[in-house]
Amino acid sequence: TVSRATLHNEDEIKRLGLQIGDTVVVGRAGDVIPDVRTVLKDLRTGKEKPFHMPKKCPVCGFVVGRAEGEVAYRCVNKNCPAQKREGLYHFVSRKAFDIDGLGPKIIDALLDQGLIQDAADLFELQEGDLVPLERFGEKSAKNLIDAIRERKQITLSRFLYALGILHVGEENAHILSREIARKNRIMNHELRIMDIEKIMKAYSREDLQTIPDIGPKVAESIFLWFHDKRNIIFLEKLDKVGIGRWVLMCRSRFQKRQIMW
DNA sequence: GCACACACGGCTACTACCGA
DNA sequence: TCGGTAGTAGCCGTGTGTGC
Repeated sequence: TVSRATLHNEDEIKRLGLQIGDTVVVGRAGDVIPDVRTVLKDLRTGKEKPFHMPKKCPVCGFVVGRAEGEVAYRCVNKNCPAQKREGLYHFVSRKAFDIDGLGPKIIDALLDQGLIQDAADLFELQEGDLVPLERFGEKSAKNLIDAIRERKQITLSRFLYALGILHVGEENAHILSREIARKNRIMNHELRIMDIEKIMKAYSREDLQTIPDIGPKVAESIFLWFHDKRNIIFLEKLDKVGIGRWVLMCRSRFQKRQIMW
């Protein structure tokens, strides 16, 4: 049973001629993905209203904008609480830090209770901080703290993916991690987050585009991320709580070594 | 022990990006 | 310009832990 179908694409809404209050035909695209197929204009009552994309972010009130050539509208406020929240969901997600037992609801509770401000704060939580939360017993608290501690050391590509850089998903994160490893040729030397910052800051937009599979859009996105002061402060905070510390190793003919990306 | 809440995993389509 | 592919998003069934 499909209970809801969402449509975020303004162009698609215009193409369908969809208005608020319309009756629509919903299909199943594939197995479960709900798909708005057509609008039943014959069933209109006259009470329908045209849809307009909000001009302001419903959470922080800042202007929302649409980049040229893109479908998505984004809030321009880099400190938007909703973006921060979504960034945290992404940070702990499966392909990123993969923190077992930490989902959106618990993140919401931690943020709402002021127990965390950003992802780095997660690593300083104690069991006692969690027990007062609703539906959080001692076992849950212990499991979650253990899960967070276990994930202090993750692969470099997972770490880069977790940062939530626009257009940098699992694959591009892997490409970047290989590039960082290539730049940092000193084997068995501990690589810290701040080393990564230095390496990435040294790249110009053009340099980034020379990396295979990295085009202008992705390069621009990576460049801007590593030149944003807020992101650098976040990296410093992650470094302080002990995230990272990668040792780049290679597989040589004589020694069987593990590759840490 | 049961009902409930939440997280996870798997699936698929659409959109955007990249390289040839 | 086009084909291949990565990134993103939402749904549902299932498993786990909590509170009563």
